[in-house]
Amino acid sequence: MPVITLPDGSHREYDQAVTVMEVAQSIGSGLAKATLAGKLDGKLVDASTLIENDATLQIVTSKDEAGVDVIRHSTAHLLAQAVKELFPQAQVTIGPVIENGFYYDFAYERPFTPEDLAAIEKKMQQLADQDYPVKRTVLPRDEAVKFFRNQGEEYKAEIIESIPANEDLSLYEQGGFTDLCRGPHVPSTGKLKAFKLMKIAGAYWRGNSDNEMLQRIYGTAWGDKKELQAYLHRLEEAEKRDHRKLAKTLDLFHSQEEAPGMVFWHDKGWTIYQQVEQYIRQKLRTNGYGEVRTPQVVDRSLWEKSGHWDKFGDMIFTTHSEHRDYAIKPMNCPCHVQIYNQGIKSYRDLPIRLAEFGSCHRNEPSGTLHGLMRVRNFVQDDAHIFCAENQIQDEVSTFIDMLFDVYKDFGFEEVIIKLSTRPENRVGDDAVWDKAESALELALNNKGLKWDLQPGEGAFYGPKIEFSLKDCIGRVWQCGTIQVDFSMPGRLGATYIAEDGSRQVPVMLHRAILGSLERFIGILIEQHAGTFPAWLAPVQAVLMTITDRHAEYASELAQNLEKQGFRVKIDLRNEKIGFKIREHSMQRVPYLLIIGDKELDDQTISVRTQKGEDLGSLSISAFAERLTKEIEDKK
RNA sequence: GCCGAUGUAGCUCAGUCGGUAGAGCAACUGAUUCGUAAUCAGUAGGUCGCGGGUUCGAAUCCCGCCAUUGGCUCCA
Repeated sequence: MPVITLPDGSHREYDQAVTVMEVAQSIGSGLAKATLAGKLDGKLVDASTLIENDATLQIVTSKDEAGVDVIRHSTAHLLAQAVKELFPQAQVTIGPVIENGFYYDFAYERPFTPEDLAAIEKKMQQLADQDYPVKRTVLPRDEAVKFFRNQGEEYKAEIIESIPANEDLSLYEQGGFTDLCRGPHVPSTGKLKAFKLMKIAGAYWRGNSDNEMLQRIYGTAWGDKKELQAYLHRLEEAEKRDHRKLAKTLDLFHSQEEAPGMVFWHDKGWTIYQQVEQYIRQKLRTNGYGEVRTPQVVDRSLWEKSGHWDKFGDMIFTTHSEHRDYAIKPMNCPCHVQIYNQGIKSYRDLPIRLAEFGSCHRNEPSGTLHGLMRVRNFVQDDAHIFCAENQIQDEVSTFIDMLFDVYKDFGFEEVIIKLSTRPENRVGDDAVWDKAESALELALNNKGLKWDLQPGEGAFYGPKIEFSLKDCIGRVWQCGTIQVDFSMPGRLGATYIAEDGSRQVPVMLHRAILGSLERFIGILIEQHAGTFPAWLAPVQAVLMTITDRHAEYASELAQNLEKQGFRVKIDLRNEKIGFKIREHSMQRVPYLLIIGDKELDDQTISVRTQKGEDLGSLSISAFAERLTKEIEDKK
């Protein structure tokens, strides 16, 4: 006689064991129709699950996030079923839910084509229309292995074999197609109404590049068609913000075949770059950093000593001269140790913070290049802090404050934080790693920050915290980082004299806030959709005349504003004012200053904002005041 | 690096069955001197990513390479 407690606190008593679906039916037929699964004592289960004891139950529909996930998971199965019907030789592997959708990996003799994709989607639609019931069965592990092996599904069998032998496994069957799955799934395929296959891609079996490549199909699925349409629309809108597209229309930068992965910055793009660089330079100066500059071409022996040659040799650009091999520097840190090593250092000198906007080259694999986000030549707001072990905690903590301060100025609220701990291939004692990892963890926790652990993802010389931002279509890019390094200072002979007169090796903290300036600016472009706030805008105001006789006055005003340090342009062309406004609006200039007879008479300017707001007539000094404040506020 | 897609005028793109290249915007020239998101008319612009091959003939078909791009792997 189970008593079921519903989310509103009400109780329902049943004479005998009931399924989730039967509970839904007893509440109402509309709810029953919408039922996808249930949350039984907090655990997500199938609608067919039998409830024998008292429990709390929430009926899960497409209105719940969990319900949409069930839909996505079931749609992945529907995809697998469709592929098996159209391509019986294909083998199924895994098909998880991801953000906004799902994917499924298949092993097949040839890659799927876009035409295949359309056919598969059509087949999925047919299978959904058939409204096949989805039935769950349970098998012991070894029988499940046998079951899939008999069907020729070697990959599935391999997955199951890695599960402990004593465990039972659940299988789901729909219209003659059976897949291994933890579930839960929708009650029948007719519940899958709004899905679309998005793209095909290669993906390594079990995520290992030594393994064969599988065919991955990505799809999206939603509770109803409206939500699907809304999602597709969001995607379209997001793609308009793509920094590579905006770079063309706004004339910011370009790249070309002769220099893959390198950026040709145009005047307007470089102006933004310089604003960012000068801003962060000022921040570094006021936070106890000294700025340095080190060579770009350095003998390979330094990189051998630092350990980079061994680990990253194939990604280092090289050059040679007079029988010596040189590396085009891939990073600044070994050079900073050389500066540290000049002269003898006392514990009283620590911490020493050295910053550099050094141009670094890394020969990244061609397949990884991506606009400004992943390039072969970049500049970081890089700095290295040489300190004693007992100073790590403070330095990390201060750094995190500074980082959030900077991100706030740039308008970033959503920061993804990850702590990466010791990898398999590493240098240094475990005791030292323990200390370093807990120092980072403590710094994060003391600030009450939310973070994820990435076990084994640390650098070979120490653990690190990564701070990531998202691009316009939700891809995550690492920007800031702080890494503890117990290895390099020792390898490169850095020491200091401690209080007791002994020679000690300092700890080195590698840190960056923006990370690669190229990447950061890429994200900035997308964040603002190309419409930069005045402090970053390449051109802050354009003065435009109604007709020829206003040219002289406009030129005077332009000079006036330029002298005050504003970035202004002047448009004296013989064009209609509407034409000029349209052009400069599309170039996202924050302020359009219109000058005609009225303004000439009153010695004013008419001010129009990028958004189209009319601020009326202002004196030039009133406008300058307004712009100055806006720049200061970074709004 | 691996799997797929793409590469045509400055930009966005069309180009059927292999028959010798097209639009809109931009540019240029002329007219227009105009008040808040496109004035009108005309002109010019291309080794169809690069290199081979098939063919009487290739933007189009085949092969190789380069770059871009969506993923995967990698990311000091």
